[in-house]
Amino acid sequence: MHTTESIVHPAAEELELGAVLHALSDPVRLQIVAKLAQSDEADHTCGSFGLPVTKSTCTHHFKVLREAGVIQQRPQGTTRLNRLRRADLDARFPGLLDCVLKAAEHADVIAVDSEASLESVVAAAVAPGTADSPAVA
Amino acid sequence: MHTTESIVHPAAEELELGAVLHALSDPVRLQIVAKLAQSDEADHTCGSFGLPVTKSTCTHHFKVLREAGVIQQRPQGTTRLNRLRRADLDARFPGLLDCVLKAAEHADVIAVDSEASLESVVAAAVAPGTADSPAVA
DNA sequence: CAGCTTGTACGATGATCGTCGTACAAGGGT
DNA sequence: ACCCTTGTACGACGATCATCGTACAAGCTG
Repeated sequence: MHTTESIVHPAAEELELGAVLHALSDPVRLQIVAKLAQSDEADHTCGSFGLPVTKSTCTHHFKVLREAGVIQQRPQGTTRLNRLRRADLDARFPGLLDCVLKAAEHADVIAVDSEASLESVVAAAVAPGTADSPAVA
Repeated sequence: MHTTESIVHPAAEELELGAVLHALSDPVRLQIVAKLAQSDEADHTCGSFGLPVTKSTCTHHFKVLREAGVIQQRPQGTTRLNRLRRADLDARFPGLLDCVLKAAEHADVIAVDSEASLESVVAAAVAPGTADSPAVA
């Protein structure tokens, strides 16, 4: 893409609690983080989440997560590989990520998530070639 | 006050993660929660925090915390006694409150807090009888 | 009772947020 | 070379938010 340098990430010691909590308080972003945490180590492209929003909104949410220091983005080809900054988060806010994730599992995030990805799979099967559209459209 | 019944509180099982995270993502509210957690068991009136905002804003923040299920409010005389719903929070989101509070200590909340209360003390000493005014006014 | 204190209710206002559409850039296929 | 896929940038729109001022209610206390 056309960002002159690499992508801006906050330093590990500069992570702000308020920003992280705010980033995690949105259902879509929580969904992203949950999925990212499910299979750690592996890299996920932005499009590999079955998010019920458009590309623009997707970019926005990933930006919020990145600028809060929750995720790390690394460009590769036309895509961006996303990874959870688990070590940095654990160092600065010990235990926070884990209990938020555990709380998210107990609650609704995973349910919504599996629903969404199921729907997106169906949609892809019905209309192959439609890469966009907010899950149900 | 003129609320017909007692004050509305969400049930312990109905606490929503998003709402709690959002409630905790504001610096003023985090300050409230931090102070409330410092001396648990004791009740704090809304005015006993050295908050850098007006009464109206104060009411608003306490309402947000209450409706998110973070605090419990009990009317007594002309005031309201606030208490942290630690048990309910711990039951629904185990560990969350503790690590947020610990992270808040490490960060800035306590510093801002002591500063603010210091200022309010000075202000009170200089102009006794001025109960309102956002810390510096 | 009159006044003071504590907090609520009800706008109003400016800022931020989540969402979208359109246009565009960059890289990988054929 | 051409398109297609992936993602960004920018502008717009409605909703929510944090803040405030003013007015008022409820309970103490002189």
